[in-house]
Amino acid sequence: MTVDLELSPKTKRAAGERCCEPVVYPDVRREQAMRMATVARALADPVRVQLVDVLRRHAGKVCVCELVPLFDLSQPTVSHHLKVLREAGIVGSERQGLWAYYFVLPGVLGELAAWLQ
Amino acid sequence: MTVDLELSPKTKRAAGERCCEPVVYPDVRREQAMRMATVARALADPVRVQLVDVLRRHAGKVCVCELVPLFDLSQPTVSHHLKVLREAGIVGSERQGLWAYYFVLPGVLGELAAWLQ
DNA sequence: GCTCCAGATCGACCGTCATCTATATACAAG
DNA sequence: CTTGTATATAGATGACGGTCGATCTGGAGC
Repeated sequence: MTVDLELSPKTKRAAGERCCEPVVYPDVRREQAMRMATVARALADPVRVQLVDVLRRHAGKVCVCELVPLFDLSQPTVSHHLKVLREAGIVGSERQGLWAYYFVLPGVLGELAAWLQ
Repeated sequence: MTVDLELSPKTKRAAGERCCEPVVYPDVRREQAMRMATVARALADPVRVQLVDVLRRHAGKVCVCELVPLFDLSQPTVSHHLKVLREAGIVGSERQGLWAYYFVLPGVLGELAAWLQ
């Protein structure tokens, strides 16, 4: 008996068929993709994820002097990670005298979350 | 007149006070932070964000031969990006003859989205 | 003025990553 | 079995990123 098999790829191609529906990709998406990738890159390190986690859980401004001892890292390294998060727009900072306080700016993370859904 | 000013940092420290409430950080969060960072690292490149975007918008399996011409990149480079997404558990793949089809596995992205909220 | 301290920045080191070309693999067609 | 085609892998290379020690900055207290 003859079965209604799918055409083999080469036969498809020979017949001008395609392996799947053509995918259109508007250039408008590129800049959004770059924004999402920038935010994701800022979250691409466990230390920064934990920093964001602490800042969000604390729901207020947290002093750097409290953040540094949470990790087995030097103070410059923690400062570097905070800078990466700040430059990505994920957190903001504020100085009061000698202390510096960091806090989460929910806008950017919200945009990434919205894209993920 | 005497104003009720905040104590200066040094005075606080001398008095045994702290610059902010101490932050407790349970170690349980570390492994979750590493998972989130791993997923974020997989999304830390605009090409991979666009790949996920296309696969999700298409809502089905998409052939690699359709994905490659969307970018100004060599076929091995696109294949590399797809491998990164696959190893992060973000997408799955399936071969049919010469063609390979990729599709989004929503679980991992959902976990990241849930953490972001 | 000088000293001390919290935090940021600098410069260097080293591992990881994105990209390419070249090659391998696996399958289909003749 | 040989040829062609769609992906995957390997190896090389240049760029980027995390980390540190050393240093700079600027505010506080004397």
